[in-house]
Amino acid sequence: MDQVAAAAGVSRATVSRVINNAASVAPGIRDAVQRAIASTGYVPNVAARSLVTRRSNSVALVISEPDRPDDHSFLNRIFTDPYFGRVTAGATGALRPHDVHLVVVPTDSADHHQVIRYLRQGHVDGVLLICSSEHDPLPGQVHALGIPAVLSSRPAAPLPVSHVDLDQRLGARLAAEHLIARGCRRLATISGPLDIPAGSERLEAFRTAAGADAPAVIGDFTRAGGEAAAHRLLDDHPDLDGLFVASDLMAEGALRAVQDRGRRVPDDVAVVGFDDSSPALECRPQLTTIRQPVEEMAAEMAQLLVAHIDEPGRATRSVIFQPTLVLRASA
Amino acid sequence: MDQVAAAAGVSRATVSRVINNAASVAPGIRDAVQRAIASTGYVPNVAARSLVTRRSNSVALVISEPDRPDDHSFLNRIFTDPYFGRVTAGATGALRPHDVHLVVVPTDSADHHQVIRYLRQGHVDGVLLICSSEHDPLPGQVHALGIPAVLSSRPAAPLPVSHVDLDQRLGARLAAEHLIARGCRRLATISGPLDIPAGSERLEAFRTAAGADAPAVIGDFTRAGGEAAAHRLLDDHPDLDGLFVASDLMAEGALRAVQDRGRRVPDDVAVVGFDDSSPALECRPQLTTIRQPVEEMAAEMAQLLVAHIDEPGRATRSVIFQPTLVLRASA
DNA sequence: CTGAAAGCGCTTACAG
DNA sequence: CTGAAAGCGCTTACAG
Repeated sequence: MDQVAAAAGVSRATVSRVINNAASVAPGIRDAVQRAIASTGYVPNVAARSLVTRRSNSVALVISEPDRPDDHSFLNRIFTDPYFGRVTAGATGALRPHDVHLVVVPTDSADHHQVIRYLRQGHVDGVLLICSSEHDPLPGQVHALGIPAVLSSRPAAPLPVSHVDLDQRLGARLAAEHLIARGCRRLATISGPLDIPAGSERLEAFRTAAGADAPAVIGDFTRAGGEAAAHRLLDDHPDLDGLFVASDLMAEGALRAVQDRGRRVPDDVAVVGFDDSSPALECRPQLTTIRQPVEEMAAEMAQLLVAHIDEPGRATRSVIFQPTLVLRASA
Repeated sequence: MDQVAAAAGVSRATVSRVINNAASVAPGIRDAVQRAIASTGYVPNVAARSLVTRRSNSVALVISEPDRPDDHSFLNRIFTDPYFGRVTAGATGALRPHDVHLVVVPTDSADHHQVIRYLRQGHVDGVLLICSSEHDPLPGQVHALGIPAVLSSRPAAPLPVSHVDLDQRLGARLAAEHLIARGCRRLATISGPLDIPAGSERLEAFRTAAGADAPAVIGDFTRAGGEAAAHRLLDDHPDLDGLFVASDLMAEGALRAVQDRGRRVPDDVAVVGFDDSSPALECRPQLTTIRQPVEEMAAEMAQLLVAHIDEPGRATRSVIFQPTLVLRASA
């Protein structure tokens, strides 16, 4: 930096001002400094800057799961799950124009303190938080830290934190109504884990529309889990003719189970998925599903986070997206 | 930090020493400082530390593609591709014990300079570099920067940079020999892009084993690309009975194409994939494939990078993994 | 084994 | 509009 200052014949303060394009620099001086920067190839040191600005220009995407039996497979599942992939893509894209980078931090309850430590060290200016359980204490802990955060769903305990969510109930209702409208009479569902809204609310709303006694098996949002759940359902209810599965990944497994039992989709059993992520197109038949604009939702989270970082006192906000029914071949 | 020093009745220097557990601190003092740290809940500021140590304790995973027609779909593809997911998982897992974090940086040739700038700013201590073209100038540029780097395949131009790679030729040979051994007589292949070893070498080695005139279509490592390529191949060579596809993702598409034409797998056409990633298990029939230990390879890259960061002059090294044939139902 | 002091490379009131 | 100076919060020779 001193080199640049010397080359341009100004002080370091002035160099700093043109780099951060502060309002008040004489055009002539500004040009001289810019030339000096170009010729020296100077790039400001980010640690020194962070030290005084208290900004890192990075945010964390924390993906928190309650327990993690095995480190290896946990990481594999997270980074291979199309849902998290879409979240990462959406957030990365929205952050790029702000020149802020994303650090993905997978965690489970056993190392929450690691994450807290990471955040307290000032590595990042804020955090996008995705929890797979309502009882996860992390949102509360992060909020207590006073670091800007945006959640991917409504917090269980009321917390003054912005969040982005999907109208889960509407999604499930759309699915149920479609199955009913196409003539299905014995509906059942494979839900997600019940300790998150994406599990409990989709199940409740489905039963509200399909009948309170509609059979349900709780899945785990994995393909294998969906397959097993479908077999269980078909064992107990061999005559079911309409199935709502709370994620496309599980629906892919369920489709397989139905077909392996020699039942045709959609003629014998109609299947509706949820998400509209890549597995929906990979299945045969392709999945009729409830579309969730995951990338846009993640982008919105990122935008909200940036806003909270830029304006600390900013009012908290909740943004709810509406799902839509996407008709394909499975129902 | 001053609080901690005051509470423990020592100087900041001593506090710093116990935090970085420098050898020489009297046990009694050490304990007192640790108690003081615990009671104050002190966490060192990472920017201040980086400024003096010149270490960020982060590394970048740069995924470079030659061109990117559309930002949105590029990010989506990257973060949704099982191969990159496995790389991320492997690297994250290996880095965690070293307490270093991973920043994923997707890029194309249009914003190489952004990446260079990012690296020069000192955001990270080193970079894991994955290029999808041999002609990508990024490895050379990164090396010129003098920042530690590890590549995911042998650099085209000889470059004194460590890299991890797979014995691509062996993999293709394994595939060809298996198809021949099971009785296939009219072999063909769907290769990857020819400007990377994973494309060109697999193709060459396949033809060495299967016959120099074995039909080949060049794919793009996407599912849709594999499907289209298989149709093309079957149009031109309706009698082929053995197909080697250079990635599982493409193989999944190819399987579909073969089956959509009413040909049975493996009876009419045997199909061998490459990677042994999740799509191999999702296909019906499940894929016989060439296993590539992607997570381990990424972990090795991470370990090499850490070693280079810790020991700047360290000799460069290339680590080659051996692929293996995994027998399942498709061939 | 420990402390006083310098210094890492920036930004930003404060004067002028 | 610009500069001199202080300061961000650490670490690390250098003495002792």
